[in-house]
Amino acid sequence: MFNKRTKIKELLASEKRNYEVTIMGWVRTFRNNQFIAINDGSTNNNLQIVTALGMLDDATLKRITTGACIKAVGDIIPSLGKGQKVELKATSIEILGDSDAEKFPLQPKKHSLEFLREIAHLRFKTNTFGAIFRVRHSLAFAVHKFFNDKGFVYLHTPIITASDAEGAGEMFKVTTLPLDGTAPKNDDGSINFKDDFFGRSTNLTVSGQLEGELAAMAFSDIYTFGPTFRAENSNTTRHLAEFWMIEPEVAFNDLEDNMNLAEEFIKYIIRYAMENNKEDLDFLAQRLEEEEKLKPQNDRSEMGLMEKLDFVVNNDFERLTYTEAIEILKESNHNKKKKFQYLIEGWGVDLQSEHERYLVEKHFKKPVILTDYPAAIKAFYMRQNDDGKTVAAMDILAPGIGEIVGGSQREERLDKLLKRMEEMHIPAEELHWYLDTRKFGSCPMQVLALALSDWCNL
RNA sequence: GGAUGAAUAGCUCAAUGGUAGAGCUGCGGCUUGUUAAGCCGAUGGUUGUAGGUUCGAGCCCUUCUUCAUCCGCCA
Repeated sequence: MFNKRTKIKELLASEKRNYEVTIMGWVRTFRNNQFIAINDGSTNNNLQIVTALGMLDDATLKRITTGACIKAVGDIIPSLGKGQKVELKATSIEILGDSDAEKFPLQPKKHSLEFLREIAHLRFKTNTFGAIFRVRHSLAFAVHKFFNDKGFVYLHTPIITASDAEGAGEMFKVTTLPLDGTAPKNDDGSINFKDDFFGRSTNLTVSGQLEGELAAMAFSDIYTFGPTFRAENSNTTRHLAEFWMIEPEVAFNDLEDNMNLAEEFIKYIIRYAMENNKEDLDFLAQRLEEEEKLKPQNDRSEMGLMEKLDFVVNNDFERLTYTEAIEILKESNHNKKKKFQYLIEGWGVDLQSEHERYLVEKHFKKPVILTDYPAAIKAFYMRQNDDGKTVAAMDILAPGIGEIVGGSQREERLDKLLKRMEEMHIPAEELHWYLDTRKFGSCPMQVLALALSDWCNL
């Protein structure tokens, strides 16, 4: 019987009228003992079910409460009211699952995100989380579609890994050894992992990019898209212990190709969500706008959600070097009037979010790609430039956030790579498998890394 | 990890050191083409925790906990 169900999304999108459907979903509100707003998660919009007065007995009527799961059968007709095009004139209503109104925490009104976090197990039932996760789904699907259409191979890199030399952050330990102090120890008192599940110390991955490179050296074009874990005690909206990261690796590309791919990719997935989740995005934009209004004037964001998305999709990204950016920042009135919390003194310092946002929002008024960063502030595997002090790295800067994508051309020359690793005190023996790729058919290549969760913050 | 701020009814918030209130939800009733329905009514509290100052503490001081914002780390 369940397979006869019609999804509310299909029903609302259709021009068809005067036909019988079966609807199943959860009650959002019950107005006037007569009008049920029901949602089944297929869309942010509710369907209005109309019950004739006297059609339901008092006992059933009382069970139609916010949160209750119901089945409704009836005819789709043009709505007699003003708020919706169609409504379901019910011929029967069945309660599938009761929801005690005195105990159900969700009320037919707006809740704060703080409160929703406390009832995290129920928050998918809200408009806000419904919209967020439908958008997130679209972005994830668009990622796969984008790369598949370009002939990339989707690679699953290990989640549990013994590789720990990437320096990307603190790691979560994975072990089956007892934690009560009885784990086997070496002579020096350290834990002996020979008896552990994998026979050695293992962690959750902080990045699959080095493994991704191995595959790119065979398939040419690959991407990873999977969970990543960082055990850092970070306390910002941009840092999670668990997030999904997208890392394309492309052989035979240089930094220029890298930038082109990244710009095309970003615009593609945003455009995809804008086309497929307009109602969800409109709802989120409206909710964000309401919250902005509560903030003091100075703290308000200059752009709304849709403006930010248009800003990224409709502008050619400005490309310049780190060195040029430092000059612009140093000479800016913002810097001279000491409005930056961290003033730009000279070449070599890492940029703060405030500097990145100044370049994007104030100076260029378009997304910005910075290239050729000082080697000292970037990772060992990035390709060293001929000037001897910069590397072929690039960061894409977005409005309101700052860095949203980081990428680089890889150092394909074994001697230079080894020298760099030595300077940064990275033991070559732990990365023998990585170094092998530079020995057997090395080639120019590039990589990007970006986190899906960041996009959900936009 | 650092700085700042916050914690009062189920939710969102008020309350000069002097009797803890409102709106909404939920509950009872009325109404019935409503749009977070409307009208009436009764409920609802050890003011995050543990101490201290005071005749008297939601308010002042100290401890702890949790959360938020910014910074750091990073994606």
